[in-house]
Amino acid sequence: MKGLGELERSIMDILWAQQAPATAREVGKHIADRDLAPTTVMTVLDRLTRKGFLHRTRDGRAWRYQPAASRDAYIAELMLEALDLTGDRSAALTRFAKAVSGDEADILRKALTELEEE
Amino acid sequence: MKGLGELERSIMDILWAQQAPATAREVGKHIADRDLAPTTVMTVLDRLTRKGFLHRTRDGRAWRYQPAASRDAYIAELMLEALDLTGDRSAALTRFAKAVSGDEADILRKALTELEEE
DNA sequence: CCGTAGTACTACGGGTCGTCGAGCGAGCCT
DNA sequence: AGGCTCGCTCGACGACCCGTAGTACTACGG
Repeated sequence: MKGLGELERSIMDILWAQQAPATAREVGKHIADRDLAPTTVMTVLDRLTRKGFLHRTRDGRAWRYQPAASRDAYIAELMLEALDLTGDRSAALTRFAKAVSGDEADILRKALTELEEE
Repeated sequence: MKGLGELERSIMDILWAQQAPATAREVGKHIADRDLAPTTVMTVLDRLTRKGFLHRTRDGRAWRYQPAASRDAYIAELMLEALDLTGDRSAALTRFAKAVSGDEADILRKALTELEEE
């Protein structure tokens, strides 16, 4: 899949936090603190689209961008990708399970239990 | 932490598969198929050391390299890092749990159960 | 004293990412 | 109609990472 850069991720975060598709200008508003040129935002939006992380639809002259997948799906994908790097998935998974915090272990247990019941 | 490149990972794989610390020459033997210059191997070994993935100790004129951490620990770390990228760890974890295969879910359950018993 | 093994240092070329500028087309105001 | 503004597309540059390797120095074996 490939990881994202720092700015790319910030922008994805904005889109993920948004309920509706946003224009470049709107995205720019949300990172006004970084004082970027408008074209910078557009370029990144464009690259993200090209990489398949965003979909876009026309809205007058402008594009409206929206995430192609949920953040959770993206994160889960990254985690699976990390897991693919090892020869011994079982060992890595065990290690991972033992590395998460107690609360998170509970969350995992719950999800796995639900999975079993279906 | 930072991810590794393709060759860097191959070399880490070799060191991880090794029980004892190895020299650059020995590592080179294990990737003879790639036909790399000896200095290439040394350079990568050097970079990995600088990045903290390897430790090295003298052996005569040569260095002996060994992984600073186990592969499992590395993978688990990568997975946790991915998890850190989200605001909603719980949702991402749930998603992840439901994305792994059945066998892997079993492995996770087992690890989590053991964790509980301790 | 010479060859060889092994090191350190430097470097180049390709790829990605942050960052923009220049230029272009479509409307809108007057 | 003429110009202004908005948003887009394209191309680019500098930094940094990684694969790859050459060169130059050093220390031991014969």
